[in-house]
Amino acid sequence: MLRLSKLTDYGTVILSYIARDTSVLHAAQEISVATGIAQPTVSKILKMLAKANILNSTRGAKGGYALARKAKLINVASIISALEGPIALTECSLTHHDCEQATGCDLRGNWGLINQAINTALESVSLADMIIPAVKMPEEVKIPVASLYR
Amino acid sequence: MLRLSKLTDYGTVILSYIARDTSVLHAAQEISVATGIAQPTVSKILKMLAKANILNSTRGAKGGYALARKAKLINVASIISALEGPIALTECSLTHHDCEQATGCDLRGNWGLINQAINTALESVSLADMIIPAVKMPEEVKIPVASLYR
DNA sequence: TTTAAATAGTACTAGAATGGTCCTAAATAA
DNA sequence: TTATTTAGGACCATTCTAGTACTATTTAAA
Repeated sequence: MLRLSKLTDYGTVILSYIARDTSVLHAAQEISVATGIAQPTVSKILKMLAKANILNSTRGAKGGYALARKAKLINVASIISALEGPIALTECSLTHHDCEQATGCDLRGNWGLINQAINTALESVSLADMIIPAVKMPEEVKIPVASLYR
Repeated sequence: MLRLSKLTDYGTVILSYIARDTSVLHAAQEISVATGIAQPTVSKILKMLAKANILNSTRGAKGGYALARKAKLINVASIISALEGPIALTECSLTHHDCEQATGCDLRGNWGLINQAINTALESVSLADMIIPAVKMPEEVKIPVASLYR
């Protein structure tokens, strides 16, 4: 189904919540209440995002999380790879070694190009774009991949 | 990880094998030998592709499978959705009903657009494109996150 | 007519991945 | 010192995936 995990989905919800008020730190507890996502799950996601330097964390009482940089500089690709690892469609485009089938491996390069196109698409959408109530997307997102082959 | 299932990966290998010689029917057994994919698995994938009208099947002795149309008219998006269902990144972009979080649902529209962009990308690559031996990277394509190929 | 070669369809199982929870340690404000 | 809050794992239940097996049906050819 080419799907994102639920965690990533939650991640964008959480990030967009944080992005809405950048003047204060947001604690996991608070975010849980605001978003309706269970607290342990919220914590888990926040930790992952902090580890990926998308969020900055502050420990201790009155601690919490804040965006590590402006929402405009956080792109969807980085959010996805923070929460589910590298963005790649096929196993093989991750690990090039031991592709037993010659037939198959001709294709790998082309999967690679498709991966890149998708990656580029995801990189060109920022958290700031996500917050904007659903409207038009930046033009660059629509990439005619076939042109890559000519 | 935004990954495709192995079946889809196999699927492209199988389809590309079939596409290389369209003058004869190809039986599951033969394809299994040629590709090194276990025969029951090959059968399973062939059935799915036939059901999705990507392949035509012929029963009985000397039967087998053939492309339902020219390789150029079979796009990657249709292969993926044949083997793993509709292409959609988030659960919610498939089934819009009951999104409890208002916060979240602002985002849905934007995910939808991203989905569309990716879908467009996948639709613009045909099986014929996949067969072309991996072209070198065009200049315009910026190498994405290094982690992609770690 | 019989037999062998194929696909169709479905059911099943083992293993992996995912989602979610919980616990202990460390940091910090009051 | 205490309460609050993140850090980092460990853990489990459930779902999903990959792969296999079995039976029925179709068809070419002997």
